[in-house]
Amino acid sequence: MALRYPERVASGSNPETPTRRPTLEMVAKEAGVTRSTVSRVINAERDVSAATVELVNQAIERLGYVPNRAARSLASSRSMAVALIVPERAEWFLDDPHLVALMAGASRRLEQSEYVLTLIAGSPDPQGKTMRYLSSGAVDGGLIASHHDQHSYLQTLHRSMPVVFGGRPAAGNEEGSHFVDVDNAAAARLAAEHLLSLGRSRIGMITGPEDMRSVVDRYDGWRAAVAEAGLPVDAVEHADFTGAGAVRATRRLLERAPDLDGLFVANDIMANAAITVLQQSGRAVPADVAVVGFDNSTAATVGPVPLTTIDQPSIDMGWRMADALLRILAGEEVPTGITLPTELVVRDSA
Amino acid sequence: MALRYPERVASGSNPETPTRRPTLEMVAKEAGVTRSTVSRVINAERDVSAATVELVNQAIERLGYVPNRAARSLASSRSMAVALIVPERAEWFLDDPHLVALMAGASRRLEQSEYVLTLIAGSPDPQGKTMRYLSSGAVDGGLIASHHDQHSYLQTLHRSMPVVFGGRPAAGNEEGSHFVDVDNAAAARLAAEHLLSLGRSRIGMITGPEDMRSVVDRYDGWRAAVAEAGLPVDAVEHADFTGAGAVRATRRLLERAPDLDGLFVANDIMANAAITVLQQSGRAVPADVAVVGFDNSTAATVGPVPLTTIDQPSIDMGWRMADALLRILAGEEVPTGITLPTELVVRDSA
DNA sequence: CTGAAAGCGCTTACAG
DNA sequence: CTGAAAGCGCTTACAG
Repeated sequence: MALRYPERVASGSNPETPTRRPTLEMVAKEAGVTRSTVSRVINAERDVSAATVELVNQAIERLGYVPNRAARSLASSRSMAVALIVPERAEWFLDDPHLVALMAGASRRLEQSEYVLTLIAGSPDPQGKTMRYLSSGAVDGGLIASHHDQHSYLQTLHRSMPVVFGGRPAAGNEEGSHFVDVDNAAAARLAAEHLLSLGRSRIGMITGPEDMRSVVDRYDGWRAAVAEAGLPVDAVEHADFTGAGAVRATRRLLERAPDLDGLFVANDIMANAAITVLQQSGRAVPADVAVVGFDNSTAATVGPVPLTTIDQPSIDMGWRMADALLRILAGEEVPTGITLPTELVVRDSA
Repeated sequence: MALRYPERVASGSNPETPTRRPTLEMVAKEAGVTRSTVSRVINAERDVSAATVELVNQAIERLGYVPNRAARSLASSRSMAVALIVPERAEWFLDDPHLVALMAGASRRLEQSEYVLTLIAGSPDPQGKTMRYLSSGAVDGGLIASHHDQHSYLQTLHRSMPVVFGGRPAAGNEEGSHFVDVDNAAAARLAAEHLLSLGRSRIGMITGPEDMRSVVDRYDGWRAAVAEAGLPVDAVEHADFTGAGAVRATRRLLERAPDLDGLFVANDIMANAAITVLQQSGRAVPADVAVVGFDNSTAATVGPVPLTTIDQPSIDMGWRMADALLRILAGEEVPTGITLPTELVVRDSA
């Protein structure tokens, strides 16, 4: 048998004496108590005398003991891990700072807990590895980011374990699902009204994939505000939240609505791309076309024109998602939906 | 006792009959064989008759059996998980597409394996949760991204489990450490030589944190090329790989070297920020100052000027890191260092 | 090719 | 406040 790493020889030590991780048993012996007692100390249960706690802790220290996660998990049927599920191909991250921010926020919250984060990226095959993993008891709960409506199988997940969605789940599957979201419709209305207040009268929108709830909500909010102002709402193009997609969408839009003077774009990355296309077509931003983005991500300040955009507290959303999940796992009552505020951040583009 | 989730009542089923995950035992009974045999089938060992395999697989199917990870891990002393360790505060991700790309690449490689990815972000306290986690047997190996030299404790990690670094580890600790890297010095030389070939004669550099090996290598490469051309190498400022930091660094640089006509910046994000500052100071890019970035990340095409930059195959690096680790875990011999090629991508900024 | 048995390292009622 | 014992759900030599 090939030597397995955990039993590997520590460098410099006797090759005949493989290092072995200390166990509960060894700590118990060292401290002169039973395994039960050591276990209680480790799990910070009360009802252990201060003297014993001290004794055990010293033994733990002396041996450099760290509890074995697998054994703990097996005995307690809790894994102390949660999954961050991103049902997109992993490269998607590169084009979506919002997703990265969700992850960063969740990670930050989890750091302060005993739980660890398992990253599940890639478009999941409902029958495949991902779903099997999630059913294997490997995680105690899930955080789901950027789900599309067709990923409805993800929504059955909350029957087997607690789950918190980033963004409201698709309509019709909402019972029992927890989520953290912003009011996308209201935020989009804010953006549209800002463009209207600037006197713009031919206002377009570049939106995202139609199967995402947040996308639909942003469109609805934009549309309502523009329609209420008595203006046409036909200057709309769909894109995929990437810069490349937005370049194409903006070109299509300009062909159909060359008189465009205001534009709301569903995220900052796409807004930057749109501005570049507008400039290439000889239009100045914001003089000829005023542009409002969405996210207030790092992209908002590194593009061709500093973006006026909707600030979405993405990091905080991730933090709240993890926080809600931890509370649920701790048995607390948690409100089903948490809606975080957005605000308009005015820079140069509108 | 509060009802635990895994034992929760399936919606619609009899409240008196909590659903319980099927076990190996149950599959064995269902198939009319022993646990040993089922285990062999699951682990795809040979030496099981085709008929038995069929029988067992049907039972697994019928019961919807998924092996319990914790039990498996405990019995086999392998967790089938690897850690991606990012020794930075989690928000760092937001400013570093390279890091995100490493993660995406690693995630993609791991998807095709039986292993899962645990994300460990946050500046690690050597005594703290992270190191305890890594010693708990919870992961079989580690991928370490963006390590600074002072994180030398991470380098002791490879004594207890296989580890692959993204970027060469600090000098003096290299024995036995696997890594995937690009030749940063050669790449930086490429950038400097491009600026020289453009006839630039006052070439500066904005570099990153001095405690990172890749940063030092990039500086060395730039310096060597510029010095060989007989030009001064004093126009250098350090920054922190963020846009905000680069803004300050560029301002400092312009005060000291107002005659700057060429600039090499250690990543694209900072290059975009530098260009903005240059433009604000009345300098045209590339006419007055030619700028070369590093990474060829998504930032390269969304900034104020499309960047001429060094293409670093970040996604591929992540993929290779994971691939190397998987091979090591499979017992294969893997070269200690893997160096990936870079190339100059010429756009508008230089 | 398959089975019986021990064991992985913990937690958890149950006693006392 | 502490111990003895069973059990969590697998894998792994060892026999045959």
